[in-house]
Amino acid sequence: MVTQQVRAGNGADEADGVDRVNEADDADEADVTRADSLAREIFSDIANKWALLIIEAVGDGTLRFSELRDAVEGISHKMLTQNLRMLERNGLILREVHPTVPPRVEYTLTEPGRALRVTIDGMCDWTHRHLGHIESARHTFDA
Amino acid sequence: MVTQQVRAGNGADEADGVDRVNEADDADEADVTRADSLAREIFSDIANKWALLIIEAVGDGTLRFSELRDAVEGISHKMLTQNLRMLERNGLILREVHPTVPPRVEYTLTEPGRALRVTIDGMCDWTHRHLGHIESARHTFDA
DNA sequence: CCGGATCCTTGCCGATACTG
DNA sequence: CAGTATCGGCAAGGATCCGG
Repeated sequence: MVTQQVRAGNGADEADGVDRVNEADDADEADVTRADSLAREIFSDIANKWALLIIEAVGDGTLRFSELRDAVEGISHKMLTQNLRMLERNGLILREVHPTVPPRVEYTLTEPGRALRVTIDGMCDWTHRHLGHIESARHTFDA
Repeated sequence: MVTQQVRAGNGADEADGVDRVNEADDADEADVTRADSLAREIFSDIANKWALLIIEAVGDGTLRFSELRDAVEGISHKMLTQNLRMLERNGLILREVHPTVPPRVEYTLTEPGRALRVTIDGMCDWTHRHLGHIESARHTFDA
């Protein structure tokens, strides 16, 4: 999972990693922890409201900046560009600039982006399926 | 979806005499928009890094507060309690207090919580499957 | 052990103005 | 139309103390 290396019971171990085990293990562990921290980083990027809503908004289509702005609704100009850059950087979204005037910029999900979208759809479905349960849970909790 | 009501084109349509939208429709529309805003609210609650990581951490088990604190790793005391309250309020997590001394508080996923966990697992899988792609995408982007 | 409350720092995010 | 830059308010979030 995205959870960090547990690095089981090295009670007195040290962060400096100077204690020689063997090089192969060290390299493997280094790879593992690096992959984990990367995964965590990506997860932190993506697991935020705006990013998920943007991905959902793009869907199978190809939308312009202003169309996305309307589609997401509630997002500010700044947050939209910010998240679009982030998603582009992570290769989830494709940005196409048409050098016309006025400029026309279109966004489309890449294959990984579409794959992620499927799971996000799952979250949305879940939300709707449990609206009732959640509402009543809230009601009983607020007492 | 969680996207807002589109409320398609109520322009200057309906030239017919009486705009007898009937009462039932009004009520329905009100319900729909209410449900949407509720869905959006829930989505905003849940679509955040800490909440998702906590749900993943609890998994099928029953963990104490301090165990969760260790499991999530990086989360602060405050964020943990805050998110646990939120998840409890939304009925995703069950909080059991054992009136011993020292106190023992255990957290378990409810059925809706476990259902959501499945989709979160999907996100985690996705992350790992695309680590390589993302890393290279980042590399080419940073240029 | 758990969690509420407080203080204080950080950075998120919105608003605005300016370039291509 | 799309994007960057800057500033300022305010809420998120960390550290700490205390109380049950």
